[in-house]
Amino acid sequence: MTTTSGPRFEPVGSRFSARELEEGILGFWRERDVFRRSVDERAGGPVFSFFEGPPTANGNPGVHHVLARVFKDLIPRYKTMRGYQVPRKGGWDTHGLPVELEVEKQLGLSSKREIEDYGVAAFNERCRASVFAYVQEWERMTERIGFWVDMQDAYVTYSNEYVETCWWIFKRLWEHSLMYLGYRVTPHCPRCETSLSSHEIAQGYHEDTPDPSVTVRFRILPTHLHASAPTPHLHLEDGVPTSILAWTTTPWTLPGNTALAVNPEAGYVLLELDAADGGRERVVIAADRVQAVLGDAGDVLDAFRGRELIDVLYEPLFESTEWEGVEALVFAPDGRPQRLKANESAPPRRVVPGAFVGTEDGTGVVHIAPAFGEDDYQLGRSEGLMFLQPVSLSGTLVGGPWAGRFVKEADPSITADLRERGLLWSAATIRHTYPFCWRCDTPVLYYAKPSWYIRTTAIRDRLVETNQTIHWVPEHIRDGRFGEWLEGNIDWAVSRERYWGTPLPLWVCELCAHTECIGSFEELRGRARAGTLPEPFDDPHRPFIDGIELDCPQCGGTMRRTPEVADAWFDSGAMPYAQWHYPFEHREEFDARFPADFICEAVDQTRGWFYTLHALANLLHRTEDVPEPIAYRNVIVLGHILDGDGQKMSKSRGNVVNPWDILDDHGADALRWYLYTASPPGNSRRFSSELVGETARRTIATLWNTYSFFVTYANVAGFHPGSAVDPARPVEAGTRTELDRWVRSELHRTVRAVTEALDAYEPAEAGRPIADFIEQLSNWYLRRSRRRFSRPDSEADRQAALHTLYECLATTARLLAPFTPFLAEALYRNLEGRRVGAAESVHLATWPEVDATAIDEPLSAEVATVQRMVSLARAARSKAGARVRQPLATAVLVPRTEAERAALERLRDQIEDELNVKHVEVAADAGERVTYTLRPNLPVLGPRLGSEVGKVRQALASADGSEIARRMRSGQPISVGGVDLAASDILLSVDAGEGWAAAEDGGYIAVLDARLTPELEREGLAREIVRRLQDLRREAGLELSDRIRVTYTGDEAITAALEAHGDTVREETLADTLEAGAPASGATSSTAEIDGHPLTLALVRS
RNA sequence: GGGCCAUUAGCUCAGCUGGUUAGAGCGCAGUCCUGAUAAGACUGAGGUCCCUGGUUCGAGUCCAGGAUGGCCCA
Repeated sequence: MTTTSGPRFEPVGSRFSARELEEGILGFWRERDVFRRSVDERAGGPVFSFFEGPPTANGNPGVHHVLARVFKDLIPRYKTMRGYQVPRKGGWDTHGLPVELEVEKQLGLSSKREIEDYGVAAFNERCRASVFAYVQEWERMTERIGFWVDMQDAYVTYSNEYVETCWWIFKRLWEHSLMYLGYRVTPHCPRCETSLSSHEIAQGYHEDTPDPSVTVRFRILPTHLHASAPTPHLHLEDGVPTSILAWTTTPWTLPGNTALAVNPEAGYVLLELDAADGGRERVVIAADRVQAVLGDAGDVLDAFRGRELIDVLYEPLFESTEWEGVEALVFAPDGRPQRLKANESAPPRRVVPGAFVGTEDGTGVVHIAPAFGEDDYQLGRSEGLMFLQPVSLSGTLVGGPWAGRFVKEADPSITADLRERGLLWSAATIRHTYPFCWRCDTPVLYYAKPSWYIRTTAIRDRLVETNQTIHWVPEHIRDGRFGEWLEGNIDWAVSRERYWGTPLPLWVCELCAHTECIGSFEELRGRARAGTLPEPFDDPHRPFIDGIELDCPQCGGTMRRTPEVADAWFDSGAMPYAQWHYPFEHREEFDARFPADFICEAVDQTRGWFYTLHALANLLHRTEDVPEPIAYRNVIVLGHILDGDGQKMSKSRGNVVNPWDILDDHGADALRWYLYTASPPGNSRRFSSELVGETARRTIATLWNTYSFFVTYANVAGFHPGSAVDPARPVEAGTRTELDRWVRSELHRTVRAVTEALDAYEPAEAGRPIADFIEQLSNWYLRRSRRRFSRPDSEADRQAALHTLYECLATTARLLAPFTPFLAEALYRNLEGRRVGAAESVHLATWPEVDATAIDEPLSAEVATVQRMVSLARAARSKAGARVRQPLATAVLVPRTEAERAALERLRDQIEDELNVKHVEVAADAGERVTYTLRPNLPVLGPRLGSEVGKVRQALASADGSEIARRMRSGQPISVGGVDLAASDILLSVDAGEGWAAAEDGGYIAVLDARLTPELEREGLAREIVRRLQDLRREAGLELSDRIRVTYTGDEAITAALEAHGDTVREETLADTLEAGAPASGATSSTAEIDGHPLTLALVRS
């Protein structure tokens, strides 16, 4: 035995205070600079590259941020332990509309005009400050949850260097014709006065939005006035007013109407019916829509194809004088609407063909306003229509009687006006899904305007193809949500008519429209017209950049910067390059870390960061600027967090969980463990403080108890991990027990499973084996081994047990390090940290190696069988009403296979001890004590017999179980239902017979002999006395190792029990004497009755 | 309207390529254990595996259709 002076391990209370422990560990990490060292000390190892998807610190971090950050933390910690160097450069997303909105709110501004009156320079200054308003909260949270990321050296998307790299990217794209100016219809937020990208619009759909549903009469001009295509179908000669009916949900677009579209192949009809004024009127409508729109009213005068309506002219809904202020434009060949030439007149409103026109809803006629809507615009272009834009960028009507009114608010007035003038057919309200601005919740208008595009469609096939090389977790995202998004790729509208963002480095000549893209500050200096470059030029943002002019090399005119800034998603997608100011600086870092080995964000980034990263990498690979067409190799996609009732968390619902509450109640480890193990990362997860607490109690508290137990006895035994004779083999092979070998097998199976799961980026699958192991360690190994720690048969045995438990705990600590870094650190430092040459922190230590020689699969399976049988036998005991302290004579165990029988035989000692029975009999059948039921072994017989299985099943059910069981045992042939069967084709199950306590499950059976002999009773009594003495020891406040003297008074049964088992009682209770008699003075005593036998016990310390 | 995901015990979730009688934790009820003790063990109640068809000897699992919820897109 090793001599010792005081405890070698820091004593550990059985109570566990997460908060105290974690705050202590945080202090240690800070003091010893552990995070930085965990990166620096791996220098020279292979780099594992992690990209941080930058958050914006203009609000408090919430639970969903915690979710992302703990998952981001897990893999890098693991890879570090595997020997990789994992630099974790932080980052902040600082540009964009959300930031501007926050500032607008602070300043009480509500339009672009007010921002410009306030001053763009001052406004942007406020934005710059606002993005770090909550940075301390973020840092505090990040540290508290143990997310290791370098926030000192974080990239900031507004920095000059970051902006310059973005410019470089734009220039490379421009040079390869991957950027262009389009004039197209984009979703436009009238409040923010900017376009929204498709990934932004995606986030703002509202279900059940009420909108007007109006059907309008468009009065046809008399056919004889038709210049090109007089159609015989429209009988206007008799002067009956005739209209085409068209349907819309956006009355405010009607002033912009310049055409009606019909499907040329669909059938239309002309009907005559009574008019409201008492006369007659005629209407044109798709044949399929007659019933829905008119019901049975009207007589069909004629039917024809849509194509026969083409070029029919109709009156404008509104006279042009009512809409003065709106200029009629026409489409130029390049697709841009332009002014009429002096001698030109505007194209008349007419019917045009539109293949997209359906007859499932409305009237089968679509009102066309090229200023709004993608189809409308394209049709305007291809048909050479007039273009009217009666709506301003801020969403108010221009000209006309409702000038200045917001379009949605003007809808009722427009409808009322049409009704008054007899042009309204019907008006109602419908509910449908409509997009709203994801930030300010203003209804989005589809609006034709110039926009800069990145031609992602040019690389669509490559986007799809290279996506296949990315490892997605969960896998279905790859070909599902993300893959389909890529398949449907459209060009990226990247410009925003805003202020706080990366300015587009594009200069356009105001005379000849020649356009140049500037790729660096240096280049700009060289090209800037004298006197227009601010000195010093130290901020590339608006408004400073806006005044810089260039000389046009084509015509000598003045080139001015296009006023837009970049979509902030462009910034985040540029992060792999811009975080390094690549290619201007840090080429080595870039080369070493591109592409990322790992990124992790929530599923809402599918069309956000995941996309922009992928798109830009692919584009820059196309321009031969980067070596690989992907920006990340592995990605974990996280589901959303729901509240405890499965509802989405939102401020308006008031069900947002404050992460600090959970951290204070349960600690960071508990929170992390819950998030990792509750469900696979991609699932949306229910979340509440109670759920976190439950999960934590189960695993963390169990481990802590085990750890506390170990430390207590290791200190008593003077154990230290290097105490054996041969340090390389801490325990002689022969002194390890079966139980030791079993738990080591389980341990290393666990190491193997956890390693495999983490290598596959599956944290939930990695966590479960750890939890299972902790359960087995505590409730089987430790429980079965307690005696070896407290009162060992030999010192060698105690050392073997201590070494084994030590290895289990130390290894578990390492396995847990990426998951619960605080708890793991506490265990590691106390268990391993003080060994010579040990790393100071578990996070500087290495990942456990699988000891393949420790894994004994047969043994693991055998013990599983034992556990199953023991559980069954306990159930039988419970049925018999025999408590566990009462020894019983016999248990009969009947497993299902020969191998299992052998295992039970071999481990019989353990079972006898566990069950507290004198003799365990392992049997192939339970003889007369049971009756048999037979079932076919389906996995074997199914493939062989096919549909014959049913017959065999029936025959077995009615066969003589005992007889067949006998034949099976003796190996005789068996024929059932005309089929020859081997013993392995049949499964036996058994039911308890008379006089025995039995339990059965899945064909396994345990039978107990519950009859007591006087001897068994005496032994049971002795064990009761032991237990009461132990209680008394504790009551007396004795230490574990204190010795005692005991006196007792009791009846004959008590005396007899103590005479027979006195030695055992003394041993168990560390009693030097055990004598009948009255309590000594000062003794601690108790009087009780055991099974009707009165007993007084008293003890004093020796 | 389309896509992806989910739906298994009161709650949170497992359930591999189809195979015997569908599991765990928590909660509930009860019993036991006792120097790991503010722990622990066992038992019980609790399931139309969302529904309807189909394939198959056999479906929680595969196929089709549908329902509900979440997310995404039009």
